[in-house]
Amino acid sequence: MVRSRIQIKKIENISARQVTFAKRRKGLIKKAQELSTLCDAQIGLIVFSSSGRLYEYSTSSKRVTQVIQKYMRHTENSEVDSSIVQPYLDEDCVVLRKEVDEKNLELSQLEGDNLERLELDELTKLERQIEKSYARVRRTKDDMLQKVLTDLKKKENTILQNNRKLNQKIVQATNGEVHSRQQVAVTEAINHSHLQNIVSLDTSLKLGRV
Amino acid sequence: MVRSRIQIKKIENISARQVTFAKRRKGLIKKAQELSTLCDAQIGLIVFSSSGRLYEYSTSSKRVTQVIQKYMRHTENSEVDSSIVQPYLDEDCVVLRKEVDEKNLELSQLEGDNLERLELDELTKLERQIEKSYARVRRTKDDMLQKVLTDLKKKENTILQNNRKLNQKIVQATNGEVHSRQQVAVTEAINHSHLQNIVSLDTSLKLGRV
DNA sequence: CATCCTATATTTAGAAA
DNA sequence: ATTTCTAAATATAGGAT
Repeated sequence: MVRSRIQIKKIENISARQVTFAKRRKGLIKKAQELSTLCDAQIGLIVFSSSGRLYEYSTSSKRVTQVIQKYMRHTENSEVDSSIVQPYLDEDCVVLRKEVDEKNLELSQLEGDNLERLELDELTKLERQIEKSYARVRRTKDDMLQKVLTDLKKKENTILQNNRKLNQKIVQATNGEVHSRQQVAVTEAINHSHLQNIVSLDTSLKLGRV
Repeated sequence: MVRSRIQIKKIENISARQVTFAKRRKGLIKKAQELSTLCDAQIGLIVFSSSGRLYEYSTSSKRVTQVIQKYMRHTENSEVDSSIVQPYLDEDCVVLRKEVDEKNLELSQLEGDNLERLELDELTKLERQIEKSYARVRRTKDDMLQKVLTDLKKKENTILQNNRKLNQKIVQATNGEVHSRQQVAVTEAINHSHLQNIVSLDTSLKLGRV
């Protein structure tokens, strides 16, 4: 809540209660809608105001009734006898089938098919959308590449530093001996092969145009 | 919503969807409780997760059932007769549901969303596909424009020819009279106004970038 | 009643544990 | 699966209209 925190108990002032009821009822239904959309949930919501007025929200196209039916099925019929096949009245399947069809059309149009029946302005809209998609995909790819490269460079640095330290240790360990020069050479060789690996990893990313 | 604004559409990432579902379901129920307490409302809330799990909240001490009964009395609707209750055949829809899910994911990726989990080569493939789609849409649009323009030109020619013929007839009819020159001028004026129409028709197409 | 405003309270996405 | 954390997005109380 807001300018002052309120406690959750019955609002005694009637008009204030009505205002809050209207606002929060709206908010509640919005939240229900969002939840159902985001998470593909089926929701039935029934609200009676203190004066007895009814407000309802439901995912199912028709009425809360559908959700209620499902609820009944769920609770009363905890043991479902699936051998009793009754006519399939649930419109879920029909809706789903239609949905699949719609998605398919949409998909094919985004892929540049079935454009025949589109009007010019629809085509233009589609064109814009594809431009946006393209930008997003490119953006994502660029980000990903950037990250990979940064990581690799970091890794390279770390390894190079390690090598330097190792090198120093070797120099110290073989303190003043003639072999020290040979050791350094070996270390450099290792560094070199590491860099080769980085390069090959880089090219294995199979980049498109960047 | 938060660190990034989200759009209200199905969350494709399953685990993210589950987390969001749990959080928002909790939030929704809390809001329902608050509303009922603050405003003395009777509330029944039924939520089925996409996997079919049931969650409910009700003001009435026992079950949503009480609110449902009140709801039915209110709507005078005996639709919820448990004798009509159908067996739980959601399994029939499972395939369709899955299909819709897949289509949705594909769609959203073609629209440049949900790219997070894609590998680089998948992104590149997507990029190529979008390029192809774009080319097709552009091609279709160009063809359409071309056709419209060609048709218009053809029409223009036809009309011009007609006008010429009419003009000749007039010249013949008024054979040798002084008025003939005036008639020609009138005809030319008609031609001119026709060309104006073509131009205005052309610009009314509301072209995007071509 | 509904809707606007806006300072503050609450919710929540994303990441991590 | 839940829970914690936190910055940022939303919701909303109180007031005005």
